[in-house]
Amino acid sequence: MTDEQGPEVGTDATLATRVRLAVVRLNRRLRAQRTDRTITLTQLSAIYCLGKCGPLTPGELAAKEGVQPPSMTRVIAALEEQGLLTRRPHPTDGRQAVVELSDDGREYLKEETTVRERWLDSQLVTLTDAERQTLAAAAEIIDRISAR
Amino acid sequence: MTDEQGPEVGTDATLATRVRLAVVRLNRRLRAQRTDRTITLTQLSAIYCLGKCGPLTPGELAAKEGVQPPSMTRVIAALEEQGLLTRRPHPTDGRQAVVELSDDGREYLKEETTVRERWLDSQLVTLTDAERQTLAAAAEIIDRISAR
DNA sequence: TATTGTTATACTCTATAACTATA
DNA sequence: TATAGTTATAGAGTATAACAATA
Repeated sequence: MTDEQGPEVGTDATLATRVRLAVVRLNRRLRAQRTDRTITLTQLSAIYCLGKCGPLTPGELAAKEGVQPPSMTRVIAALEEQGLLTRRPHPTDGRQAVVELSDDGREYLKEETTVRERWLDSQLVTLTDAERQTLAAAAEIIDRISAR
Repeated sequence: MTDEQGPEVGTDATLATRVRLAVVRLNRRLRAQRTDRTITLTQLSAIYCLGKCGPLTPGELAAKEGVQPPSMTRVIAALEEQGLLTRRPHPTDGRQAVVELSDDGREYLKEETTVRERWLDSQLVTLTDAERQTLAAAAEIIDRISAR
């Protein structure tokens, strides 16, 4: 055997395979960039969602992020403990709650200059304009797919 | 506050932010597709790497996948237990080992029609040719960035 | 009885630190 | 003493199942 199957498996890979491998690997790199010890990548994603959508119930936030409610419970608890979001009772339904970014949370969202962001930024500046446009378009397509 | 900060935070996001959010979300969806109870996404990535590169030492495989050696130790152990790869002594260095895909592993790589792959495939067929080309180009760019 | 959210629990993925064996 | 790999341990991320409170 040695390497008789050669490298062609990689280059022949379907689009689905190539996209999957790329996403898994970049996700890994992004998570490894965690030098900001307080906010995790998942929490950051929820912050962006709240910043984009405004106040939401935990269930709505879980649905938008594509995770199960218990997973979101933990994210919300961590962000609340760090004072980045507030929780208040739902006006008409005692079972639900409403969470939204606090002033600190909005401040965090604005600054956003985490080390993680800087690493990816530093990679992106080495690309051509056309490559950056490709990534922007791909991000939009991926979001569309992921939301389904 | 309500939603005075509105949705513009999302649309104004930098390219780094948009790419990061897209990658995090698609990664989440892909992991959730795990109905094949035996092979995880990480293991699949290693299988592709071995298929593409041929026999490697554990250290080389870890480096190519961008993970630390202890992480790869576990992936290799899981794949070996499932008979998808074999391990043999390094010909000249008793400290090292050489792992490569078994016949079953190469078979798995060829078939590759996991449910996970099918889900992403089913999403991709709804896109236009131009969109698929964008994703293919983006996957190449992302791999280049992630490898650095 | 159905829905929302939380708690309990478990598994994947990954890391760092400490250890073993070989060079 | 340096290197390759494994073991031990821990934390992030996520899920399902069971539960409590409210509708």
